[in-house]
Amino acid sequence: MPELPEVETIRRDLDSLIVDRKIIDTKILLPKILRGGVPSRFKTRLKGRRFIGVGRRAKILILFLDSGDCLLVHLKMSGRLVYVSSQVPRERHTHLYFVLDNDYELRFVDPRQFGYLKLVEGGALEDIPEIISLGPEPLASSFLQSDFVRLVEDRIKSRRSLKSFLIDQKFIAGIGNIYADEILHAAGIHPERLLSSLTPAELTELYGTIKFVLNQAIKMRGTTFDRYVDAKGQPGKYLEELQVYGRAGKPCFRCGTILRKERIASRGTNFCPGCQN
DNA sequence: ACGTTGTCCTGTCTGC
DNA sequence: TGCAGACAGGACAACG
Repeated sequence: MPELPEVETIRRDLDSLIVDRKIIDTKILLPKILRGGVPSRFKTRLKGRRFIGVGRRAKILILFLDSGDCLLVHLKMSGRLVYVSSQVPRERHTHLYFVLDNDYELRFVDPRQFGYLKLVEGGALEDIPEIISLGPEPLASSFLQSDFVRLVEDRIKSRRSLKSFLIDQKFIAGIGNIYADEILHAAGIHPERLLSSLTPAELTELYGTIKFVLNQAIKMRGTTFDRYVDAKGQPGKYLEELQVYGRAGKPCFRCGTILRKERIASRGTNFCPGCQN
């Protein structure tokens, strides 16, 4: 379940690994993972093109090509984008791979088949449906505390829980289930609290905590809880830093209370009934 | 209009 | 031991 920190880790890796590499060929083993557009056009549009940069918006990777086209890659829950030597046998659930000009391949692997690739032919990123509806990037320097406060205050009448708010990409982009739970625990706020109930002090705390937790996770190269790996096939180390996610039934590191897991906003939600109020 | 639920999919875990 | 069923969840459609 790659979220912002995992996708950002892959972005940074790929930016040094595939930029200037030329696509010799594209092998499509499971056509349905291509969103919008037929496989034959996808292949011809990419053949002979070079990667010129790698970007990210929310959990979406953006591979820029020298043709002016770009490739969106969403890993959803179980997707992986790995850069490996062509000599390495392709693992199960490899649905697509690019043959590069240096005897390496960029492979898209996704057991659950929820992820997708989408070729965007020219045009501006802001016009892409997948991107147009996204809220602000929480780590952008332009995302100020006042922006966050306004985001919440605009929905002050909302009956929405904080958990549901944090994982909704149209409010803040890039936070998923793991980091929503970690952020709320770090801020000491109960996931079922309503937006309207937050005090100014709690808003300040939450704003800072969002940035802090995501930045820490990037430093540790993300969380490998299920099978996430970076572009070189290496796991992330933030798993050891997790305070609540996957720890239900164990004592809270902060207050010793036994952690709980409940279904909140249709998601398994881990929290501490002792120190999250 | 808004918030919740169902759907896609496979690997892994639980319980009979 | 074996197998059925539950569960995991990102994002979008459909529903109430």
